Amino acid sequence: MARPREFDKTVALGQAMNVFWSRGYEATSLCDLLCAMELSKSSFYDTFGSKHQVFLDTIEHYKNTVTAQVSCIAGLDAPARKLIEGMFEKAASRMTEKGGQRGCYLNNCAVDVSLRDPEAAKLIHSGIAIMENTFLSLVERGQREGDIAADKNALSLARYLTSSLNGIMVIGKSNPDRDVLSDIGRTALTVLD
Amino acid sequence: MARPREFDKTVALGQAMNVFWSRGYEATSLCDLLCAMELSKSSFYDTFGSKHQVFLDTIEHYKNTVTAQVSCIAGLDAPARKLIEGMFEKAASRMTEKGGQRGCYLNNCAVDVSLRDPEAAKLIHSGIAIMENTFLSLVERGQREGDIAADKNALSLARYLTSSLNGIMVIGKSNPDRDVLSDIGRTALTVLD
DNA sequence: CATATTTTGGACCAGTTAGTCCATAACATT
DNA sequence: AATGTTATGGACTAACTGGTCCAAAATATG
Repeated sequence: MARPREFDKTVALGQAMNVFWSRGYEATSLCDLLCAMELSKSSFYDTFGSKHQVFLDTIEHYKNTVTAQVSCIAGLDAPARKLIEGMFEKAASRMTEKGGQRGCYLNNCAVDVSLRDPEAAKLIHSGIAIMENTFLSLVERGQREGDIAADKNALSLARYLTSSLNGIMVIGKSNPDRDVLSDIGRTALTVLD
Repeated sequence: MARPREFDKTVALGQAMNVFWSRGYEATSLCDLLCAMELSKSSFYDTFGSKHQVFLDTIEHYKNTVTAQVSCIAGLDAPARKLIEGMFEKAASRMTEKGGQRGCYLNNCAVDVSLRDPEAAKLIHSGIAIMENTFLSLVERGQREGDIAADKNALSLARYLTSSLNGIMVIGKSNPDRDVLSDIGRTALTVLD
């Protein structure tokens, strides 16, 4: 019956990502995916090949959407330090919203899968690298703007910020307390002084 | 045949923990567990009840062994700050050892399961609290010893350190590079200055 | 040696897993 | 309206899931 509605592969991938994001790879059944993607089993295998392939595709999809979106922040017209602070504050508050406790997709995938799935691990790593680069350009700008200690190594700070943000989201998983999380964030950012 | 060797429930739990630690909850099959625990299916269900119960038991087991062991560090006769630095350095180096890339069990479980398993989430949270308390007493001692900024809130620092350590281990999952990880650790600890 | 206890292997269960395949049905094009 | 394309539902695998059960075997105790 030739696709009843116009079919958007990207949208379907987004739905698949959401399921993996909430449940993890192993805990997600094919059935869960088909429901979320509003796809028949036949079309699923026809279009995407396999569960594992879809999984890899969702990581790529994440890089193309969420991560890319985050890296846009670096271009915004505001003091870099303020942007960084905003990112940490937003992470803390999102962890306490209804659907937000899922944390960071790359983070989850890294923990869930990277030991057993080198192919995925590679994609995850490259996603995290984008994050790191975003922080790097923000740090360098912040140093030029005078809001971030200029004597500190920018790359070290960028890596540190990436790690810190992940840490906050892990803690938020078992303790989604906004005050605690944003306190951690504020403490973390004193490194920039 | 009445237990061929003396049977140690604690040892078996440790083996189960190792499997869950490496593979995660869903990806671990009953078969994996039976192999690791060197137990027959019948004995397994007789002694432990269910896969899920064993899982909960392993989290408790982790608290009684690893976490408890870590909290012993707080009592060692060395400057508190040095002990903290040692913990971060050790975490970084362990992530790059052969079997060490598993990271922190509580961390993994939190990401893997805490959204779908409130019972586990509670145990995980209490385990992380032990970690936090260890850091708290170390920070307070460090402040008394003059190695940690005394004007900063000790609880905030303790939470921050817990979060940071977790962050490092998440990063290590997809990028087990010792230099990078220990650089992040060193950067993180400048907060204590 | 006999008895009571305990652990075991293996048969068995019902449900689920990811994945294949094809005849049918729905659409788009001519 | 006829044709060609394309997606679909559903039947079908074969393997595996966690879990139950029991008769047999091995031990410990008497």
